[in-house]
Amino acid sequence: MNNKSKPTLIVLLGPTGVGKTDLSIHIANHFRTEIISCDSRQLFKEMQIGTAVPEEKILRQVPHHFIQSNSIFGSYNVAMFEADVLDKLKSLFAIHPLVLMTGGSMLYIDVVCKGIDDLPDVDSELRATLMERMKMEGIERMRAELKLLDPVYYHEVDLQNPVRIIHALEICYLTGKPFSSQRTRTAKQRNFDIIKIGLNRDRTELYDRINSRVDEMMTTGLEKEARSLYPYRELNTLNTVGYRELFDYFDGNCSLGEAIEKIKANSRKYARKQLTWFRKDPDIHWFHPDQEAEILKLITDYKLQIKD
RNA sequence: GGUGCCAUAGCUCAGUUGGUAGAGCAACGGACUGAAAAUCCGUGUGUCCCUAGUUCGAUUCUUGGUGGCACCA
Repeated sequence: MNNKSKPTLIVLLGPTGVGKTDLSIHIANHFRTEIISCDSRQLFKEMQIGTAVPEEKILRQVPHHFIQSNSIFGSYNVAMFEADVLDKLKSLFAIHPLVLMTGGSMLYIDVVCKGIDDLPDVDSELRATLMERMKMEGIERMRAELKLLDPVYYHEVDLQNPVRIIHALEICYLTGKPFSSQRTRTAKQRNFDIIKIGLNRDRTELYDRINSRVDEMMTTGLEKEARSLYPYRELNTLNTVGYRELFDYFDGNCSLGEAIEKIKANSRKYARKQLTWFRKDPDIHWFHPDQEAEILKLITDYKLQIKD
C-alpha cells in the first residue's frame, strides 16, 4: 500500500429501507464529495415511486449519479453498469479524493468492486428464442443441450434454475466456446481503495419501516405510476417488487389490499435476501444507521492510515 | 338467561376410528459473474384453550370451566 495518491471509494450498503439515504447525504457533505447510486431499479426514470427514489429536495443537496438516468425501453445490464461507473469514477476522482457509492443492489456493488468477466452482451433475439424453447421443450431438454455444449459448467450449475441454464447456452452460442472456459471468476484490480460500510438494524424495526414505506408509496401515487407502466409489463425491468403485484391486481387476480400486503411481504423478503448476500462479505464494517459519528471516524482514520 | 357450534403453528384452517400433528400464507436459512428488486434451493417454528375423569396411553372420548360465534328468548 505505498501508493499514497490512491483515491477511495466508500461503499454504503444495506437492506432496502434501512436508512441509507439520509446518511449518504451527511457523509457526502462531510467529505464534500458526490454520490453514485448503486440501485438496479432507481436507474430507470419511469420507475420512481415504487423504487423509493429520494425526493427532489434531498437529491439536490449533493450531486447524484445513476439515478433516473436510464429508460426501461433501453437495454442495460451489470456489465454496462461496471463500465459506466468506472468511467464516472475516473472523472470524479480527478476532483475528489473520496467518492461515495450507496445502494443495495448486491451484484451491482460486487461488480463495481471486483469486476465481471468479459463476455459479449446477449442478443435479445437469441434470449427470446431460448426462453421460448425452455417453455415449450422443458428444462430437461435444455439441460441435455448444455451437457453437450459445456459439460464442465453442467456439473457446476444449479440445474433447477432455468435462468442459469439459458445464460450459459447463450454464451456458448454467441462465442462458439463453452461458457465455463470463459469464466475467470477472479476479482479485477481497482486503482482505488474501497471501504465497505454496512447498515443494519433490528429486524422488526426494519420490517416496520418497510411496511410503512409501502403505505407511503400508495398515498404518493404508486397505483397510478404502475397503471401507466402496465402496458409494458412484459419488460424485464418491470418484473419488480411494487409493480408486478399491482399488475396482478389490474389483471383481476387479487384485491388491492392483497396486492399491497404482497408488496410488503416481497419487500421484506428482498431485504432478507440482501442480508444473506452481504453477510458473507468479510470486508463490510457493520453499523446501525444512527452511528454517524463512528462511521465518519472509521473513514477518517482509514484515510490517515493510508497516508502514513 | 336457554340451546347449538367452535377453540390445533404468527394468521387462515385440515387432521388424528385414542399411540403428542400438517397444508397455504407469514417467518427463517442458503445459492447466485450480463434477467439480480431477477432466478433457484432448503427449514415446521406447536402447553393441539384450561380442569378433572375413563384409559397402559387423551390433542382426540366424558365432566366442569373459560373465551368466541350463531340462533332462540
